Amino acid sequence: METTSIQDYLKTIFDLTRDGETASTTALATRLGIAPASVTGMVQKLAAAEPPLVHYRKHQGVTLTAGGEQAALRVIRRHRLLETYLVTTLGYAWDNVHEEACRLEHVISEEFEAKIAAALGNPERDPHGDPIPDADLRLPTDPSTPLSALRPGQGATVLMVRSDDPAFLRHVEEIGLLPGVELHIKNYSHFDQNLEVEIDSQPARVIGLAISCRIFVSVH
Amino acid sequence: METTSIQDYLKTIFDLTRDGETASTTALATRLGIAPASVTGMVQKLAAAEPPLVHYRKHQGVTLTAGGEQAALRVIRRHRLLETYLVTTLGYAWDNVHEEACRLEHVISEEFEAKIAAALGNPERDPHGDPIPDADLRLPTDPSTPLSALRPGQGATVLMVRSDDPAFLRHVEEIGLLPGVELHIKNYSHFDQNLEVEIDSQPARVIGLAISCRIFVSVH
DNA sequence: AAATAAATTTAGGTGTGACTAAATATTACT
DNA sequence: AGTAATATTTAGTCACACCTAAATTTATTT
Repeated sequence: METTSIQDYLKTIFDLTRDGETASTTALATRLGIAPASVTGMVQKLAAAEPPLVHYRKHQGVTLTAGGEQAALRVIRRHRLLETYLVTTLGYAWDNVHEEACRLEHVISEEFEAKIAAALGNPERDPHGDPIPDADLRLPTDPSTPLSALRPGQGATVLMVRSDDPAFLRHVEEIGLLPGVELHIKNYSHFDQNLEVEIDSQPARVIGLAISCRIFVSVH
Repeated sequence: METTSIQDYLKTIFDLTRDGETASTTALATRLGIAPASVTGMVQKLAAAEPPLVHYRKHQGVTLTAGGEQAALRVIRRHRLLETYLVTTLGYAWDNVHEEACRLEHVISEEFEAKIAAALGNPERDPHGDPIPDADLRLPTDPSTPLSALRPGQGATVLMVRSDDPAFLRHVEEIGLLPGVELHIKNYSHFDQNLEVEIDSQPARVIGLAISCRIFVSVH
């Protein structure tokens, strides 16, 4: 049975292995807010499941099997559709939808998923700009660059903001770095890795690495 | 902590004690699809909770405390708002919403509850005609009569259909006994307890007790 | 290369909410 | 009233998903 807990593991493993690396026990434990020993136990269970949901060798971290990835993508699709629905249709604030979506994603039916997808016109991105897997769980690979990689003279469009923290999201909103917004890099200090960024033709602002590494853009 | 399981017990006890009786272990076990021994265990836990959620004396069944009733009404409000939302806004069929609402009712936030209530204009009844507790959890007491209690010559308006079974609900819909519909009793056979009912000025139909005891009406 | 530090796993334990089987209390029947 | 039937409870187990503490493996220093 694919429990809420299992779905949370799969979703997190998907996220941690996006870069091609394996997901370590500690990284999973931190992200899930669970003791490392508990993660080992669950990971062994996922690897022993029939069909197996993860590849696992002791001390080597885990990756998703094809089946595990499908299951993860299903949950991710639901999560992102829910976030979109909450903002677009129910009038939630964008900084506030993550928690609600995290609870709903485990209980909605296939019908519910289809109904909200249709109501939204099969959106391709959620309010934070994350791509939404389509009904066949295909996830568009988009060539996005972290804002932190840009240098003076470059222009770009904000694609997504990678954070679930309401306070962080509110701050980003206040700065105006929302998906779709145009920006230009005015200056860069390689000592403190601050960027001076002109956002939406407003006066330039200084953006620290803690923010710029969580904003993904498409370079012009 | 008020778990999903506890909320299901409270909701069911509320339902079984609506007539002023106590809820028996067996009745709860049947309704919840759980072994009677398991019900005893849970009921003792609910009675020992601080504050207690049920009144319980061995072999005497249970009733809700004031606290238990509040908790039950909160879940019932969410359930009925959800059913209404699924039908009205997402286009679900009315026979199909119970199961989905049963899963969602345990995970939605206060904000979600408020948002859908507002979107629906604070409805007073769900698609089956059940009254929805208001935001302060007050449940209007409506003087409804089972259709089975009517006799020839009486006219009435359908108030609600008490069933969660999709097949039953589809049948009731086909007959046309939906909330709001007008009916007149043409005949009664007290051997088989069948009623001949003219529904919405259509040719009269024979309705058995299995159906008529689940339809509640307001008599003219 | 050995010693230390960090990450991971094993071992053993907990609470929740179910289960079955057996014991006991209540109710119904003759 | 006494017995049989039914309802309820007790006793003992189980799976799940977590925990802590201790042992082990891997990685990093010196």
